[in-house]
Amino acid sequence: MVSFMIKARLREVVDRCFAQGVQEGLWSEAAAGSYAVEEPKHTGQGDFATNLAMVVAGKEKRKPREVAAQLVALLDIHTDLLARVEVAGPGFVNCVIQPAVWQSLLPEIHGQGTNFGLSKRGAGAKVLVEFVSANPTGPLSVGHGRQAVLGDAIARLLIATGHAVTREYYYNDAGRQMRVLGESTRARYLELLGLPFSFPEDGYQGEYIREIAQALIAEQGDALKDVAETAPFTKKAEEVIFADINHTLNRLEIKFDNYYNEYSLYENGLVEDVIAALREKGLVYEQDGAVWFKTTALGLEQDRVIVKSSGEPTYRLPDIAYHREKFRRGFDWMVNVFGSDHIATVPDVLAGVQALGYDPAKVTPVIHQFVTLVRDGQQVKMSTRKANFVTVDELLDEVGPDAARFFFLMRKADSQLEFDLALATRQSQDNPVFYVQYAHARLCSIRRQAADKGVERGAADPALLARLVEEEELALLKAMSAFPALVESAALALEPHRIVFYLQDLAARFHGFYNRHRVIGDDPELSRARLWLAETLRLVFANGLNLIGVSAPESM
RNA sequence: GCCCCCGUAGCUCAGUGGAUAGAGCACAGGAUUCCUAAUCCUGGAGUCGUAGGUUCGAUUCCUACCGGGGGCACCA
Repeated sequence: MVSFMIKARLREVVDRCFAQGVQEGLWSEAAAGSYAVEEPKHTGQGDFATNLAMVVAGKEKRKPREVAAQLVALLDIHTDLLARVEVAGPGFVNCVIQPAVWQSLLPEIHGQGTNFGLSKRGAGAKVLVEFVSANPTGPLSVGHGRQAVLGDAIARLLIATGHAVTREYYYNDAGRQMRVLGESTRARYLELLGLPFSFPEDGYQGEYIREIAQALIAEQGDALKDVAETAPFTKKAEEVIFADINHTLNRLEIKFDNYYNEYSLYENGLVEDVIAALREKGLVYEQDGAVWFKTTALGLEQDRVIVKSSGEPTYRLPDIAYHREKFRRGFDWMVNVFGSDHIATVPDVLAGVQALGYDPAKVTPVIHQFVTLVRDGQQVKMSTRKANFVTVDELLDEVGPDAARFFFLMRKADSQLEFDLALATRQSQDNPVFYVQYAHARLCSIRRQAADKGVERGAADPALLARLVEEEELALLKAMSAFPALVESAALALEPHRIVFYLQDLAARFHGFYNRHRVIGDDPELSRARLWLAETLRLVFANGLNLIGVSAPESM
């Protein structure tokens, strides 16, 4: 784990030593800016290492270890920060930080409380995070679930780093898909009434359509049996399905700030307006009765139809209009989360906004790969049109929101995710979400014990904290100090899985410490020092779990 | 055919232009008079898909190929 604050201090010291070496004629300035201070891979190689000597030696054709020895001499006097400095391997200089420096972080972190890990890095930049965006044609599938959790976690991370975040759900309740939905519902309605019916060829076959039809019968009997248009069926289906989607999102505690209706773009003439604007730039032409967007003029492989010969726009056109609105609404950064099956929509939309004079670099797509569900040793195939897909609701029934969120975030978006239902359901040590939550619960238990026994932390005097000298204790301090930089990098990279890995690592360190050392023991001073450690650790777990939307139970 | 993602331990996956590539699961053995054993400790396990290239140094960057997934609509 990177220890950002301390690392920054060390970096300054190394920079000063480098400059001093230049002044004293030990080496030239050639290596300036091209050396690194980083964390070595293996324990026993210090807290941090620098390759400065190797870089200098490379520039000046000298022996790396010889340069390293000179650097060590310069670093050695900084005893306030460094406990030990040594040459290692091909010419690395390994640095061991003073324990007191690590110990001093404890009251600092604890003092920040729930703010520890937060930053103002985003400087209030307006960020739009668009995710889920499922049209109301059926319940959310497991794939949507991954996206919902991913998008929400990204939003949380961005908020934590000082961005002004809007969570947005873009949907369309008009058009062909919805017509088919209405037709499907009517067919089931007629079927349930025992009347002749014809089910649309590409209709929605899920059982939920029957339930909607059943509800219509319960409300209106057979009053709709001679209604030719699909509107009343579509309306009812949309109502029920949207309520269902929102119910599911509520179970995951995901709330959107805004629902943006694609249809409003038509109502306000914004779709037409995009065509006009593109036409003005000579990027639109007619062919075969359709309207084409000349994307080849913008460096893409082929031109695309934006209005079909039937007069209906393709998805690209309103998407471009929608994104132009995002820009017009003044967002500095637009994050679009969607599944890899929609990957093809990206280049055309970006080309569109660029043609309209906006900077496509402000749009960052986060494309997640598919989820495969493993149940009873078998993969469950998913398809929205078929009846046999697993919904997020069913998943939540089985594993609960904490496990669902944690598991969906255990892989980076780029990787396909195998969701092991058996593992997520298991209430045992192999289940990572329990492992991490248990660490928090255990720390709460220690706190309760301390209260029962009347042991109080007292003041965080350096002399008291100096008792924390065990390897496991210093490792925990280092890991905690790395948290803010981790949150920042996870947020800027839009990669919440880093938080999950961090928490698992921190939990492993804590459980290891717990099994080797007692917090509340015979030595009152040591107990108080360790209570400081435990309480601060609990805070980091709570903050970390909160960032990914997983609960931090006080007991389990 | 073209484009995107992935290929790392038996399985699921992290990670990195540099020093001995990691974790969890699975497997084998061990730990509890004591703060929650939902825990911990020990052990084996790898040509980092293959072949070239760039580099002082590549598992990491580039190219080609192989394998898996997704896309290449006047569907979204």
